[in-house]
Amino acid sequence: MKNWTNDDVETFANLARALGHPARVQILRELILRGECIGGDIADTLPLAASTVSQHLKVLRNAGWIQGRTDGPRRCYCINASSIATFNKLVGEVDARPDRKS
Amino acid sequence: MKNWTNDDVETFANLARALGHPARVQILRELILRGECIGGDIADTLPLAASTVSQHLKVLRNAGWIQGRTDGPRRCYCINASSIATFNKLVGEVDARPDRKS
DNA sequence: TTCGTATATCGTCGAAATACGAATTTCAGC
DNA sequence: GCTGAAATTCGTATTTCGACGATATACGAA
Repeated sequence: MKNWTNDDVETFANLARALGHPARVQILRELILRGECIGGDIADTLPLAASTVSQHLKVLRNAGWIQGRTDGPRRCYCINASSIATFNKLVGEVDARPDRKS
Repeated sequence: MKNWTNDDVETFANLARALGHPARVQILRELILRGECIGGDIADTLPLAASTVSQHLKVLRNAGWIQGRTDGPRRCYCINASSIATFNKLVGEVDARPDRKS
């Protein structure tokens, strides 16, 4: 595991916190499954009010997990691939081989 | 990406939420760096009161990230490798290849 | 047993998260 | 311009989090 800067730690914690709610995990999964873009049908897949879903989308957006672009009166979201890459990379560095020496 | 059960989603969100704080990321990193066991020197590496660190350790313990065993008057913590494995596995399934088709 | 160290738990507080409905914004179409 | 659909923001209530100091617990050593 490489040395992490304080920024690395912050970045990782922020990305992780954004995933720390089942609804947001679902949203992210839904976006990955459906592809690059989705309107508020996401809300239909969740037992939550539209305004609540909108807030969860905002959290994911602020954390950098997703991006949204305007598409007429609706909004089209897609995964931000680089966030996933960053996250996977950091997680990979938290690999715990039981036989590692330090 | 495989289908996830609701339990998968919950499990993932719980593990992620436990990582959603810089102090806990640091603790986990410290445990990985130092090896299997560490007393409350962890607290010395953080700018937090001992009781606060203890609470963070509890969160990590409840989430399954770490285990502690009693060692005289102190306590020895170590990473729970299976949690990391689970987390890495789930994260791996959230892989977003930009050229995936659905 | 008594003392000191190491941890954990308790009680409290302000801050942040979560959820909802209502109000507002945005934009296509008439 | 006005209307309706989609989405966000606002206001509010409730819950959970994060931090601390004080207290309690566990245990080795004196």
